[in-house]
Amino acid sequence: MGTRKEISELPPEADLARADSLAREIFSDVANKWAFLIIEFLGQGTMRFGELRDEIGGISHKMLTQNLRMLERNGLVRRTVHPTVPPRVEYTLTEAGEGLRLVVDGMCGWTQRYLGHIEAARSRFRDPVAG
Amino acid sequence: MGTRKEISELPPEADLARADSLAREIFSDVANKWAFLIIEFLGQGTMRFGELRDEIGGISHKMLTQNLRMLERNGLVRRTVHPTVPPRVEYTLTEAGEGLRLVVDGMCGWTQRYLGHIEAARSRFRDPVAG
DNA sequence: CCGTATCCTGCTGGATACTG
DNA sequence: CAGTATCCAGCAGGATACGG
Repeated sequence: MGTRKEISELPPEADLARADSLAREIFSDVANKWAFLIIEFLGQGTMRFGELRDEIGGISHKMLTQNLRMLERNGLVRRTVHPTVPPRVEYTLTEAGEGLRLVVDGMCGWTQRYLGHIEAARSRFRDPVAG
Repeated sequence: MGTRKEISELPPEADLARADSLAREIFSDVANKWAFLIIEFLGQGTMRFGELRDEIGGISHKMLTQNLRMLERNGLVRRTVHPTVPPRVEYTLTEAGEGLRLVVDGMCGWTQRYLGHIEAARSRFRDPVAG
């Protein structure tokens, strides 16, 4: 075997290679902007439906419900209903959800770090001469 | 620069709070499954259009083109055209792209680690009694 | 081989209204 | 307050064709 790395472990994308694999399916489910925003804001702590809606901003009732159900189905978010009037429903990250939160935090950091690069690239793309 | 105080005490999602902020816009652009898959597979090294298409699998010509343009526009991917016949077009991650790759690698690792949790959660969701 | 354009279908996702 | 359902405009995204 080669001299490239000491350990010939599988590359990180190994399980994404087959489009019909479970890993690929989960990846495709979760890697969308609403899911990421929900995970990120829920990272602040347990929140009610309306609170979360307000925190995120710009998300419709329908999209929030739909994505929360998807995240619940995949065990990233736990839903707790308090049988009061009016009802109080709280959402919390599970352990898996907290794990994903670290990834999303990483993406937030990345956005911060490369904001300048990206803006520059955008103007270069609009006007290839000036760059 | 001098002794600037660390601003890292702000929560990671601070810049995502306003739905119309630049950070939020970039975040929303890039956090989608095709972009992530492209970044991840391009992490293996420079690739031609067709190669990348084959590696990813299950992506249409149109989606690949469209997302590659978006990533190029944001400076995550560099496009090199070799003026031969037939043409040879190669795509490479930029520094910013490599930075994002680390995040996506993190997500691949997360998927691996919680695959079992997620499968369990799914069956629990289908049949709340049995678990 | 790669890019762009066009067509067309089905799904996304917003707005609204009603229920408990 | 939260969930679900309905309606429907608009875009996503696949298939195809042609040009460089």
